[in-house]
Parts: sequence; C-alpha cells; structure tokens
Amino acid sequence: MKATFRDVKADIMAKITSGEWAPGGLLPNEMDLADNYGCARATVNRAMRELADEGVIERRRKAGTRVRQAPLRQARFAIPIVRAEIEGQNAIYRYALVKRAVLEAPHWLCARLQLAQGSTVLHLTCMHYADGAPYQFEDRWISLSILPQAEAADFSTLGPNEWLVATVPFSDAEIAFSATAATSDLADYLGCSKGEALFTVERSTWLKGEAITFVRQTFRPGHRMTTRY
Amino acid sequence: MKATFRDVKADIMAKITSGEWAPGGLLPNEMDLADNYGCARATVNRAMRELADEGVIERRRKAGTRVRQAPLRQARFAIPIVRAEIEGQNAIYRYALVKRAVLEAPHWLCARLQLAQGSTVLHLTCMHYADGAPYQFEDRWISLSILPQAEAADFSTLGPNEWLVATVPFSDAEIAFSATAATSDLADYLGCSKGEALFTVERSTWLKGEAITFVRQTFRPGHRMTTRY
DNA sequence: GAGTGGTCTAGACCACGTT
DNA sequence: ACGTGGTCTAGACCACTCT
Repeated sequence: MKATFRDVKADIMAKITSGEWAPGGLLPNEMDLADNYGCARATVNRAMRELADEGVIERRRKAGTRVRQAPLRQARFAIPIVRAEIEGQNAIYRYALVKRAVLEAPHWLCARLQLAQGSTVLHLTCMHYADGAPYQFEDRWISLSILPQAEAADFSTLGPNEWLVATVPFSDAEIAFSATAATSDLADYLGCSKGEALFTVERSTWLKGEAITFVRQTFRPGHRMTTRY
Repeated sequence: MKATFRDVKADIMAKITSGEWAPGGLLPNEMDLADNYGCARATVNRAMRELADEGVIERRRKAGTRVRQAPLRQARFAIPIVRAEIEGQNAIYRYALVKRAVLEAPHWLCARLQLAQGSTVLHLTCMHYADGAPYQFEDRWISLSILPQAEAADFSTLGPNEWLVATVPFSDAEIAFSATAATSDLADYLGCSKGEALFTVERSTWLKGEAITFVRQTFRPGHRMTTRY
C-alpha cells in the first residue's frame, strides 16, 4: 500500500474539493502526511510542490501549507506556428509575402520594444491562407541591429514566423490578445467588411534583454483561440 | 562546487541557446550529466524534467533526451476574478445585476455543456464597472440540477463569478477567446457604438464531468489581455 | 535484452520566516 | 530559536521502448 506522488496529489486534491480542507485552511506538514500515506517525505513534497505550481495551495516556510483562498485559475496556451495551426486542421497552408521594407524604426515601435531611437528594422507584411481562404494577416517588425542576417533572408517562401523560430529558438516574450475593427486594408486582405471585429494577437520578443521582434497577427472574422485547464 | 538543479537547468538551457546542442540533437544521459556536473542523478533529473515541462526538450525512455525541433511555445494566463482585476488597477469596482431568470436550458447551451435537454438553468446578466465606467458585460448560465443552491443565492450584490469560485472552487474548464461585434444591447450596456469590436471570453465549466456553468464575458472596447512567457 | 528515464527512499543539511 | 518547506544525496527498483 505504498502511495506514489500521484496518489498523494489526488488524495490531497480530493480532500480539498470535498471541503475537508477548506480554503485558507492549514494542511498537515510534510512529515505527518508522509507518515499517514506511508511514503517518504520527498514523495509528499513533490505532490505538494506540483499543487502549489498549479495554484491550488500556497506554501510558506515555517508558516506551513494552506489551501488558497481564491484558487489561482490559470490556463496554458500553446502558441503555434501558423503553418502548424492550419495543417493541424487538415487544411492546405499557403503563405504570401505582401511587402518588405528596411527602414528606421518608428517611435511607437521603439517605445514598445525599448529599442534605441534610429535603429534600423525590417518590416514585413504577410498573408497566411487555409485552403485558399484568408486566415491571418501578419505585420512583422524585426530589429536588424540584433538580427542583421534577417536582411539577407528570403521571406518570399518561408514566413518570418518560422524563420525566427529556427534562428532564435528561445526568447522572452510579452503577448497580448485583443479585438480590433478591420481597417479597409485589413478588410481587403482578409476578405471581410471594413469595421468587422477581428481577433488580434500582439507579441513582443526579447533575447537577453535585447529587442528582437514585434508582430501583430490579425485573424479572419470568427476566429477563436481555445484551451482547457 | 556542487551544482543545484537550477544551475544544471541554466547550463543546459545555455548550451541549447548557444547552439552547442542543436534542435533535434541528443543530450547526454542523466548519469553522465550528473558526473559532469558533480551532482546526484536526481538533481539532473529534476532540471531536465522541468525543461521538458516547459517544452524545451523531449524525453523518451531508452531513446534519450533531445532538444525539441520546434520548441513548444506556451503561455500561462491567470484567469482573474473581475473584481480583483479591476481593483488591481487601483480602480473602484462596482457590480450590478441586470437580469435574473430561471428557465429551461436552450438547445445551444445543452449542446455546449453536454447538458440533458429540459434541464433547468439560472440565467443571469450582469455588469461590472471600473471607476464608474462600463468594464465588462457578463452573460452567465448556471445549471440548477447540479447547483440547486444557486437559485436561492443573492446575486444582487455578489457577482456569480465570485459566488461560483467560493462554492465550486475547483473544476475543469474550456476557455475560448475571440472578437465579436457589439450588438445594440451590448453597445448600450458598454457605452460604445453598435458594431464595435469587443474582446470576448467564453468559458464552460464542469465538475467531475457534470456541467456547472457557461459564461460569456464581453469587455469594453480596447480591452487587452496580456501575459509574459 | 539492454539502456534510458521515472520514481521512491531514508537521511541530511540548509534557507527562510514566524515567533 | 525553532519549525517549516527546499533541496541534495546515494542508492535502488521499475516501466518503457528501441533494437
């Protein structure tokens, strides 16, 4: 009758959902729980650490472990490459480069990315299609001071999204979701009416504190981003 | 000079970002790494397990550990209570119950929640204000077969959001983000123009497989949901 | 069959924060 | 000062899966 850390986790969770351990309530310490479950303290520790990560309980040295008053509800989102997202829906993916320009970073971009005024950036606008229908409009800005090789890259067949993931696989990012009304340009590209409500994702990316890229992705009308938790 | 699991994690991460261990590449096994770092295998194991959780590496018994080809980019979102969200911005929160009705669940709701046809539900519509200005419109449906006590609850001062979190603290949920155009009703409640683009969150919640509630939260124009990862 | 990661143990020491 | 969680160790056995 040896308990695994999953058993312990499930049992603690059950005692919380059943109300036996109420929000704000103090749980037994790790040693006592280990005795009760007949397992090592490390096993209880792992179970409780994961529950704390998930926002179910709160742990403080000396003060002990408590059930969170307002359980942290949190969701995890996969941030997919557009190609993978479309192909995952069994649709045919097509990519097109709309515009490419090298220019001095506009002020709003410098502010967003904490980029030095006067930096040179690569500005790309692209379209992504699913089964021939407009799927996403991508407005991409890449810092050429950090990624000078982007200027030589061929974005006519490979999207900047994929190029960046291959070139700078790991980075810090800030992501924002919102709803925006279609401008007439966007309406043309996405084949919708001007003013329609469009789901928008904006992402700023840094590598070791240096700004890499900013992107605004605007989806066709009706797009939904979904997850479970 | 013994390495902690954080040291090991950071060093592995550095070797990956520097390109020493390329995407798809095989990493040394846990025993060898433990020897190199001069620590126990369990320490290496924890470091690598966390990196695997974060989507940086992929581990398979016997096949070993590899750097992910396409690193899983994932973001975590806190799903806040509206009150906390508003008060966190140092704004004054105000809540108002707009409508309350007990009725038979409409078909679309039964489909969404896998709810039995003919179930009785409580339908609430509410407004949330920040510093007196419309912030969010809440369209809430609660299953009375699972939560009969909701019928007696007083939602005139406490929002269903908070009541539910207190009553059913833990549950499974599906969440979807999208953009919708303001109907004339919504425009009136949120003080915006009809047709404006509004950020919308829909959430369906189950407890042990039983449908509890469905909610559609529509935010005032310009609302952004932000996170880092 | 054999090599890898997955997990558990019993013990130890440490860091932190409450008291 | 003291009790709690945080982490590490050295060893062990197991589960999976590749060959």
